[in-house]
Amino acid sequence: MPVVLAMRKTPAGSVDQVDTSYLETLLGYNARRVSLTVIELFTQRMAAYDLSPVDFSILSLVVHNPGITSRQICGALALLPPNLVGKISIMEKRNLLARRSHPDDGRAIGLHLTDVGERLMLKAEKTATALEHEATSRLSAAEKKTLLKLLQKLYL
Amino acid sequence: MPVVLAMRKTPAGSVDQVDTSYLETLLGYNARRVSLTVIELFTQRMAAYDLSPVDFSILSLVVHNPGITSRQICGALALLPPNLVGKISIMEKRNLLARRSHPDDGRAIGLHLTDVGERLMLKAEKTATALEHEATSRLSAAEKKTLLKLLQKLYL
DNA sequence: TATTGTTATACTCTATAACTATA
DNA sequence: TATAGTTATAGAGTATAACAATA
Repeated sequence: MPVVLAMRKTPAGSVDQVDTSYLETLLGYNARRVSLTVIELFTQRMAAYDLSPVDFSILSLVVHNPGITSRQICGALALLPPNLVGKISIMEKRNLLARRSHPDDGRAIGLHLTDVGERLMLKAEKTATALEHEATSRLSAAEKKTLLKLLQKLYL
Repeated sequence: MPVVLAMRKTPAGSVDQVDTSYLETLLGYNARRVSLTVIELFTQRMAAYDLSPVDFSILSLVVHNPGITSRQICGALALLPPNLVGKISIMEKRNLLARRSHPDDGRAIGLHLTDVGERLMLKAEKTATALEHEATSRLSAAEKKTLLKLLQKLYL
């Protein structure tokens, strides 16, 4: 079988089909491509709640960690404190979350969801779970489990 | 075993250990975390050649696809044309790559590496391969192969 | 002296509209 | 009419320095 013909470049020095086989051996390239693909879908679906993927992550951390501080959110999501302030202010103005004084650290502020925020996140997390199934529809349940396990081995 | 105690939150409404277990079930979160981790390392190492990870990807595409056009690079790397122009100009000024008229499309410009660019990328791709082993040192060869295969199923 | 939250600000990345020259 | 490359520019994301209040 003339594999060379299938791979062949068109005329003199022009490229027919782009060969990305080298980049595909690099983890960073693959992780970035998947990240872009999934986050684009995530962005589309979360637009219904007027939440960016990062907004969703922040609120989700507050759901599962009532009283969490800005600093802790920054640590968990690899954000910088100055870049979190505005996002929290906006979500406070939207009445999605509330700041309460921290029980045993006067410098810190504990974050909590309002009832409105709770109801929004109940729906948003359902949407995220549905989207998750969609984005991984090409994988079996076992493959998805393996994928998450391997990814977590790399950063956790 | 009192698992509840290990999971327990400190005092009234404050958070001891942040619980990220829900986010860890989401592919987008995991892919982004790995992407950030690997790209940070990539950025550090490629600084020796004064190349960003994207610069490296662009030059690598030219290495393996001499005569490739801007448009084709944009498609392969999910970049927008206006954001590629400046990068190519800079690399042309650094004498890493050259623009030549496209053999059969007067609108297009074929990109080629200069000798300087060839020599740089020979070293840079070696660095990338080494870095790759480092970043995936927690995985066996079989696990890495599986990981890349699963990631590619999601975007290719 | 160190840390939390904050402001101000700069820098980079990403996105959109519009132009030109070729097809 | 459509496409390749380009310009200008706007917007989002990411970065550092410095300050007040508290530890």
